[in-house]
Amino acid sequence: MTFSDFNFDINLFEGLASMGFKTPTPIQAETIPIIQSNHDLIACAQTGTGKTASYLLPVMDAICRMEQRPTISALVLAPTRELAMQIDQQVEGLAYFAGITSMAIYGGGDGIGYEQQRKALREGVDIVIATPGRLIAHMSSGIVRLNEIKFLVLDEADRMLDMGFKDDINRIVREVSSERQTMLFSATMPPKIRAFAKTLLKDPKQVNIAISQPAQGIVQQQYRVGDNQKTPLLKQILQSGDFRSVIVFSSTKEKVKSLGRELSKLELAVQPFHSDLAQEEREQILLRFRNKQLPILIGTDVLSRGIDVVGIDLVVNYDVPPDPEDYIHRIGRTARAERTGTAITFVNSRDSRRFLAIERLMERKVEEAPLPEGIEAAAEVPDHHERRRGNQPNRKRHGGKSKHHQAPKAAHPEGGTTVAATDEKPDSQKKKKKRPFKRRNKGPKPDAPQHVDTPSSEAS
DNA sequence: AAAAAAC
Repeated sequence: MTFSDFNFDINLFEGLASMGFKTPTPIQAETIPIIQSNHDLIACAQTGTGKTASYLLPVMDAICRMEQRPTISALVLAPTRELAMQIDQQVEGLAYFAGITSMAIYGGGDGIGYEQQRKALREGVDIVIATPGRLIAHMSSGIVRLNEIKFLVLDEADRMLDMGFKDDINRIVREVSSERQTMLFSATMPPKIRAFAKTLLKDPKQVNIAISQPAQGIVQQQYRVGDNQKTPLLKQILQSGDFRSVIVFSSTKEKVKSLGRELSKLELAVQPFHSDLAQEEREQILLRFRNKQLPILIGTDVLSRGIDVVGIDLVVNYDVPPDPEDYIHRIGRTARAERTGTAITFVNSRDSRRFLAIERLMERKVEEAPLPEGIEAAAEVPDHHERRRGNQPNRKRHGGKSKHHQAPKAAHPEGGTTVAATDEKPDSQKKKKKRPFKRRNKGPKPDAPQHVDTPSSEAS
């Protein structure tokens, strides 16, 4: 099957070619004909499967064929600013020859952005991609006309409900003509989403692509660690030089920040990423990360969904995500576009149960990797030896443990990779009690995580 | 146990 089977407008084919799209992905093959035949659609699919293009292409094709275009033809709602931005960029790429206009509408800008958005909404733009809050802000100012919209897309609908956007979405949808065609995409399909979908869609067709199964090309590993072993282990992995594009996830902003400070003391070009950063900074960081100018991001779950960066070889879960589904999303940042990748999770004794829930969701066990030598040694030094001579937090001899590894390859400080110089509280490194480390070692294999390099079979 | 999103 090729894209020409869909009889798209000729200009769209040029966009496809320029974007390097050749063969429809499974979800595209299934979804595009449904949308072309004017049905509502409810689709269970993750990003990276070609989900975005699966709705953009038929929508753009329909827009190309309109004799007269309304002020706004299509509205896409997305949960995060980065995702909205990314969808907009995809429209721009595909629409380059088709003369379709688009605008990402999201908050956090500097005021100029707001005015540009306002102007576009007032004068008309074919496809609007918005986060709900900012769109409502524009609606309140009375300049937005959503009533002529023909296509409404809810992307990452499960996430939007999680984030409490339900009322906002309803408020927006009320303004959109009921003549519209509606498409809802969700990575998961719990009853709550299904019920919500029922209120928005008319007799939808359903498409299911891989509910909770991570991509084939991901090698998953877990390390059983104590809290005090996490950072040394992470350092060793990052300094091994085996990975050139990495995301480290942590569950809170504070931990992301302190980890960023900690790691930037080494010669690692790391950059924290979370919602406390200025939007402009978020955009610059992501751009540099995409361009492989920045090798390591340390982020919250704002990065866990939707963000599609090709070539990430490693995802580290510094802690187990609170929501099992976030795990699937996090590790899905790697092994995209038929590449392979590694996903490593640090599991401490408190996280064991949560990790079991993740394994249950995936219906598979995750291989347990033995801790490398330097880390084991660290665990076996009982802390009271050091502790009783004065209570110095004792932070000066970090990072000297990695003699088994080579100099960091992924550590070119490209330009300023400084950690945001905010006034943070002192490190909250002191844990009340240190649990004895529980290891269930199966055999000595004192090595850094193996990086699997076998290319997956080329599908065509 | 968290994060995200408007001004």
